[in-house]
This record gives sequence, C-alpha cells and structure tokens, in this order.
Amino acid sequence: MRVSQFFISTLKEAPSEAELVSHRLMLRAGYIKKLSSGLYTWMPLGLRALRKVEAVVREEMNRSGGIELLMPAVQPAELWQETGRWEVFGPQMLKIKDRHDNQFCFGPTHEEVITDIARREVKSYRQLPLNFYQIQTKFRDEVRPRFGVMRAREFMMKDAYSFHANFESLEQTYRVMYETYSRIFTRLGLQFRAVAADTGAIGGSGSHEFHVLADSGEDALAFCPTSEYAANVELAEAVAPLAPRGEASKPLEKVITPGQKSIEEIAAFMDVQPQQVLKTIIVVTDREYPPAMFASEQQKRIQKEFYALLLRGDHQYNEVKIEKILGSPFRLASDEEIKSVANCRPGYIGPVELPKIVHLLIDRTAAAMSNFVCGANKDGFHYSGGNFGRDIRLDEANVHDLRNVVAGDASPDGMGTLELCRGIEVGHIFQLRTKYSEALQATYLDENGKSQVMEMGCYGIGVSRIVAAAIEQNNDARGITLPVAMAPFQVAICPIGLKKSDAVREAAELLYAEFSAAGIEVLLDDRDERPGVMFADMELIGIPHRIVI
RNA sequence: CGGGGUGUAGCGUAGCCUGGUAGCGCGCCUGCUUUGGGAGCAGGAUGUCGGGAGUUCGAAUCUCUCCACCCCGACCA
Repeated sequence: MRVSQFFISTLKEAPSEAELVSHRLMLRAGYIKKLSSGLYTWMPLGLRALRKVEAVVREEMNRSGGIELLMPAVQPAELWQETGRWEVFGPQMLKIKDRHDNQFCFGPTHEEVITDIARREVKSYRQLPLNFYQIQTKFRDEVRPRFGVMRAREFMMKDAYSFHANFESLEQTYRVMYETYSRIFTRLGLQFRAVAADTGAIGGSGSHEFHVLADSGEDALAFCPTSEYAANVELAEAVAPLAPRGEASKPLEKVITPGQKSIEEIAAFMDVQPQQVLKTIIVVTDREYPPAMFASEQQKRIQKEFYALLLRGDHQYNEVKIEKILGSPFRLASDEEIKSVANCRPGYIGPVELPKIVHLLIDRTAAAMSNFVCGANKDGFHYSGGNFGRDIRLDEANVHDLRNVVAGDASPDGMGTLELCRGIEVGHIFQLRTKYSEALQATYLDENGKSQVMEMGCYGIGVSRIVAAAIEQNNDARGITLPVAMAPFQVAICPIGLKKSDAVREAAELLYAEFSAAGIEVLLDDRDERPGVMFADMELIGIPHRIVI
C-alpha cells in the first residue's frame, strides 16, 4: 500500500477525552474515531489490526472444528421471552420496534438464536457434537462505556456455541476451546492468564476467563505461583484459617470513641491493628413477596431483609459470593435503615446485642478472631475484648466465605499462597449445560430413539477489545508497538528525497514491488515528507519494521 | 443512577474571576527554500465560544435551564 493512496490521520496531541494509554494511542494513531459515547468508527489503520485479530481467531477456530455462520444482529423479542431473558437482561439490552410495532433487540449475545437453529436443524445424536461460531457486532448498553473500544457499547465479538449429546462430549469440546484460546492469545503475542470465573448473566456451570495482563485491567485476579490455581477474585475462595480461634481472654468493655468511624481511625485510636477490628456492614435484600409467579401486580410487596456482614477490618466483602449465599441481589443499607435496626450511625455498628431481625453472616476469617474491637451500636462507642460465643452468638451455619482474597492468603488447593494481579478480560468460556436447550426445547433422538435435551457450551472472544488490550501491553514513548501478527503493516519503506532523486525512487519502488510480490504487507511512504515526519508517523501507528532509503 | 469535572477552529489550549462580540501552538491551503528525527520564511483560510432563555446599551465572560462528553463509584461479558 502507498500512503498516498491510503488514509493516515495522526495527531501530535491526544484528545483530552482519553485517559488510558491504549485509548490515547488509538486516537492519536488514527485507529479509531469516536462517534458518540461507546460508539467508534474503525478507521482504515485500526481496521487492519482488527482484521488481523479476526483472521487468527477464525483460523484457530476452524482448525479446532468450529463451523462459521453469521446470525442477524437484530433479534425478535419472542425468542428472548422463551428463555425469560427479555426481562432478565434488563437495560443493558437495546430494545427496538419495527414499523408494525413488533419488539426486537440489537443482540447483546446469541444463545437464543443459535439454540433456535439447533432445535430446528438437529434431529439425531449422529449430528452431534456441533460447534458453530460467528464474528459479529454486538450491542450492549453499558452503564458506563469507557476507555475507547475497551468497553464500548457496540463491539466486535467472536461467539461460539457447541451442542452435545452428553456432558462428556461438552467437557471435551470445552477442553479443546480452552486450548484453542490459549493458542490464539499466544499467536497474537499477548501476555495472558486463564482463570476460573463466575458465570454471571450467561449462566451455566464451569467457566474460565482469559485475561490480558495489565495494571489498568478492570478485573482483579488471584493466582498461586507454586501451583496451577488461578481465579478471578470474584470467585477465588478465601479458605478458613488453620489456626483455631484464640481464647476469650479479655473482658468485653465499652469504650468512648467519639468521631472514630472508619476502621483505620478506630484501629489507630485503640492502638490495635485493623486485623483486630471486626467490621460490621448492614445490607438489605428487597425481595418481592409473595414470589412473582403467585402475585398479581397489586399483591406484590417488597419485603426487606437485613443482614449484618461481619468481616475482619482489613478485608473487603465480595458481592458475587454474598449474592450467591443470599440467593438474590442486595444493597448497602441507608443511614436511616441502619438507624432503625442498629440505633446508631454507620461506623458504630457491631454484632453485640444486634436485634434478631438482622441476620448475621460471618466471614470464615472473622469467625476465627478473638478479643477484637467492634462497634457498640451506640454513636461514639465501641467495644474492646469482643468474642464469639461469649458475646456474640456463633452458629456455624452462618459462617461463610464472604470476602475477597488478598495477597498472602492460602491457595484453596493448599499448595502455596495467593498473589494478585490485574487483567483485561478478552475471552470467556462456559459450560452452559442445558439452561438454554431446555428453555427452548432443543432436543435430539438418542441411540434408543428417545428424545434428549442437548448439552451446550459457549465461548466468547472480545475481538475489538483485544486490539485495545494488545496496545495497552505493547506501547512505548513513541507510540504503538504491536507484534507483527497484529500490526496493520509489517514493513514501512521511508524514502528520503523521493522526488529529488531517481536512485532513491527506483530503490523504493523496487523494494515495494519485491515485498508485495513476496506477500509481505508493506507501506510505502511516498508523501515526500521530511524524515522526521515519516519516522514519527510510522512509529506512532506501529509498523514493526522500517527500511529507510 | 450517585459524586466530581469539562465544553472556545480538525487537535491541544488562553481569555471567564473583574462584561466592550476571540488569541496562541500544532494541523490545513499557496509560494519559495529545505530533506536522517515532527523544517524555515512570506502570505492565507477556518469559530452558531455545546443549545436555549434571561440580565444588560452590550454576554465566551453573569444567572437559569437543557444537552453532550470525561473521571470515580455502583453495575456489567
């Protein structure tokens, strides 16, 4: 390609809207152009990088038995109503109406459509297993789009869906996809890590995420350097401490602690470590009562349930884990609600003599604490010498894993201690089992002529996100330094004094022709610019090799 | 959605406090010179100062309101 016949649009200064290095560089290099929040045009250079990622993904998917198809981006509401996800997906789904007033959505994912294909096409176990995939635009109305194409509302995704006659077959394809994903990210030159993950809104059982490692990543990952264990912090288990709870050696004493509200403040005031302070957080579930299936609109009542989370002072609660324990979403109690159940302001809440309507949920590590400091449910007062059993009822049924793991925690596999790092989620694989095939009645006839529900898996890769994540990992002071596999061109030819010297022009043209003939993607800078301009541009846009004539 | 912030030419910004209808750098156009690290000189074009309303003789500047965008949080694959 000749620059004169291509389109390069670089900026010396990054638009002020961009904070993240990959976002700034993608804008400066003219890879992308913003249309609106979370909506981006892929400019010619960026599109070439995007297509490189697509090509690697496609090649490896095909090699692993994937079969490519292309489903509509727009999907009818009826299909989503069959699985109940029309309501469940919520405001993240962009809903639209056609001229006949029929409801559609712009697909955020394609389980419904592909399962509809499978139930119509697959009749016999002889046709299974199948693994369909597509590379296509998705739309999710993100609460907060950010970092350019890293978290966009419209983005490019590779989504694959597999169908099986039994769980063993699903497990096998799942393993194949795990290997395939590892190969894809390796080929793309990314530093990545696969971790056990929560299944989120997609549902199902087993699940792994693939993360590109980056300090700016939105996910926290826990891994054990001395074993294979790795998990998203959302999921990583905080195991119970081995040491038994200490003796209740100190008496329970009420202490005046005016103005000491945070854990740090109270620890400093009492001259103890935050680890010796018990943190109490009141949360609320707003469950519908009676359950929706028995209730008419008028009958519905919201029933509030209060829970007190007891954690060691230096630990953070884990929302995903708690939601699983409670079986429903929850929120932090308001100051008024706290006043109503604990009779104090936040900062002074404690489990001693807390009214029975507040259910205690005790973290495993907190349950092993003794002689701790905690709130006294009276503004300006704490207790010291708090102890479970003696001062606070401790029912083993209320002890759970409530917290995020921290660096230094024991690995759940018992083979070392955990470390933390951050990552950008670029791939996610799930064992869906029969969640969708059952709802949509995707069945086949087995060897005995008996109708069976198909087992399913699904496997996603954020194709457009990979480009941003790769740049986040591959950049220097001068610009983008993508690996050859992803760079928009492999070689740049920069002739100096192109219009002045026949020798320079001929040499440039000869090399350009030879590279092109050899199938190497070459960019000839025939703008007759000064060398500094050419060098700066080529370095910014990330061409890995350069020949200067 | 809660909190914070920003909107002035394609990009980066000054001017706003203290009202007198816009300035700078880069980029862009023309010409000449220049050609191994974002050139020099000369000339030139580009602004509904985010939108609307108000105050005022007069608003980029003050007031109200709406909108867009960014950051943090909540949420999310």
